[in-house]
Amino acid sequence: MPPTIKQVAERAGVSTSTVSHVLNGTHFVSPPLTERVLRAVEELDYQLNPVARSLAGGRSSVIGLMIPELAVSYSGEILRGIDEALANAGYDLLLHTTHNQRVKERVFVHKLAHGLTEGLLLLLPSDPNAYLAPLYKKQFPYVVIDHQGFDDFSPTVVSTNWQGAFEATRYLIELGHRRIGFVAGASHTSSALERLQGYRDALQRAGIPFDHDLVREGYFARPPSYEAALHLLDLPDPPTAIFAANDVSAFGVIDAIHARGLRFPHDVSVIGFDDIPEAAAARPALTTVRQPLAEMGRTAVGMLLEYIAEPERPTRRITLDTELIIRESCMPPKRSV
Amino acid sequence: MPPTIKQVAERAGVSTSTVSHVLNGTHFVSPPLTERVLRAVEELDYQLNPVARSLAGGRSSVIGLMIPELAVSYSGEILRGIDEALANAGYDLLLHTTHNQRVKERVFVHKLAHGLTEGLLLLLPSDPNAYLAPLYKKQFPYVVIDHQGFDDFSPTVVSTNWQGAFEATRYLIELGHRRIGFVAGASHTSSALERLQGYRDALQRAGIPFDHDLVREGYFARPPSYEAALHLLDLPDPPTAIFAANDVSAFGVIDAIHARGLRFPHDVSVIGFDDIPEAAAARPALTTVRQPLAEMGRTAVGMLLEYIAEPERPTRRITLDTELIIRESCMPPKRSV
DNA sequence: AATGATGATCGAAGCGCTTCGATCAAACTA
DNA sequence: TAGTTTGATCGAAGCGCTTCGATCATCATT
Repeated sequence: MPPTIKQVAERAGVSTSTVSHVLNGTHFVSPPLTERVLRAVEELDYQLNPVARSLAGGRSSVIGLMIPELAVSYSGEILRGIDEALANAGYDLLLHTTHNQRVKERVFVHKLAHGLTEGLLLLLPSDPNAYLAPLYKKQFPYVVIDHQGFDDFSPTVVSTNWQGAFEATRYLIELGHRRIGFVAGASHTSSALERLQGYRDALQRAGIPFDHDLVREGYFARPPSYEAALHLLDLPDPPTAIFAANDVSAFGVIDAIHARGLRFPHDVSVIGFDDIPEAAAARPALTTVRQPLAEMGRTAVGMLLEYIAEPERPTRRITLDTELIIRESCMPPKRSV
Repeated sequence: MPPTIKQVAERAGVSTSTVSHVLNGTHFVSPPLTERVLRAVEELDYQLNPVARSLAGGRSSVIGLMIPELAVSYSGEILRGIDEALANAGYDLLLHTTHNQRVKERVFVHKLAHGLTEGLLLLLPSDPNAYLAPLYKKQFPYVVIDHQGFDDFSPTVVSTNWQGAFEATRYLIELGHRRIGFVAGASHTSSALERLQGYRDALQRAGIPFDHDLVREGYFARPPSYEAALHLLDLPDPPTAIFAANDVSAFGVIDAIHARGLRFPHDVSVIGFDDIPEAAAARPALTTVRQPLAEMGRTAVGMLLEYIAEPERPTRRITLDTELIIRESCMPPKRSV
């Protein structure tokens, strides 16, 4: 059995409260006693029990992260940023994957908000209205990553989705494309909506009429995006370029291009969104809009730590810039219009 | 404030111990009382506090995972398998990344083994002797993933590294290669050693003398593997194929091939190990030895759960099969010998 | 009918810690 | 010198739960 605070106290000849105070810096303790306590801690190789600590109302040094799915590079990159920042701050990470099941969100938040964790990070929550307001009211620290627009009190970190989509589309237009398909994301997320809007606005700005037939939902996933792209490619007047709402979708689109016996990128250009590691690894490498994923994770941790230190701090919302990364998957259309 | 067991007890008109018993099934409680307790739980939307539960000696429903680094797909894949299996079993995951710093391992294990977690999963521990024996002695449940050979009591799950390397090398030989380079992994891991041995044994079996110059360490990472491959390629009698100890190294090797102005895979074939997602996404797609990474994670969780249920259970060591995945990165040598 | 056995329920202790109020000695004031 | 303030240290309560032993009906036994 590991040593307890009581044993440390005995060995140092002081009370447990004194030990607690020196360990937490909660109260001034005279140098000689401090010294004795520290020595006892050293000798016993004592470590505070985080569970007891947390029950008694102290810091647990763990923060909770709720994530929809681990299987995607997108989450992985954000997770990396979070992990890095948390490690620097001496926190551990309690990870909960909802596997895209809404029900699990409530349970998780409920369970952790008054238990082990000092704060919560919510990545792409799909049903936030169900539980965020109470958290906020209790001043329980939390930060939402990559979702916005469902309330106006939650601290969030997001990226410039509209801007990124606008620039991607404009780039395609500048290459000479006029028929540009769009494989949209899951429409219950604000990022999907914003990207669609960026696409439409860029079209409009260039005087290209919006064609409803050129937009299909791909739900941010490869198989449905493959299907969506097939549909687009089979149109009487098919697109010469396709903008996919994220990189994973872009790969589905590329699959479809190959499946139709077309040459990529010569016959159809493709542009993605996110810049996950696979985008750079693919050949031809994928042109895409980079979201600073790891940076978003780091930023969210920074904010969360601020809220933990000072729960009544006013809500902040941080927006990070996206960036067009030009690689090899886009060319001018073969037969320029 | 969320409801406590006491409030549930009051509302149901029973003692807290009765509530605890019905919630945990630790003791028979008559149907009418059970019914009342359950209704009170329902009405209050009560959830057991995992912290208090764990302090008092009950289940915390969290297991700890120690992982060297999150930045690599290899870890990500294993993590996926773990996460999936854990979710099915109703456990949460406390993640701790050591960022390859040995010191952190001891601290983490020390901290978690007698606190919050019911069991530990250790991925690629680098300094296990320092803390595993005490854990074992205390019958604290843990499972080591992808490392072996440092003791003979720890439960482990590994894959057939030797076999995979042997087959990869044999495949290259069958294609006609005789000069086969090897970019080795970090030599303090048993998997690196086993793969090297598989390579040597396949060579020997084919009657090809082992050439020390054809082996360079790449430490499982891209930049050093790039350097290693450069060195190999600059040899007076350079290899016509290079076997990299993992996929990340293989990408470093490919970088080097391009850097030397050679055509890939026409001039130099490359084969990797692991089959991370990027291997399939790359073009030409990477031929590699698949380790069932997610499956290893799942298996480890399964074992851990068994140990949690029955700590005195004898040590098991599970070995999962690797598999050669032939894709596009290997061809017969240009000038067959 | 009285005693013993059986078994559901309860009360209380305790898990390891934090924290509030009490204590007691030293230092200061008049 | 007596009275007051100051501040370091301690004791004890309590966080929400589990679990052990005690209790008190109920039922079987003779």
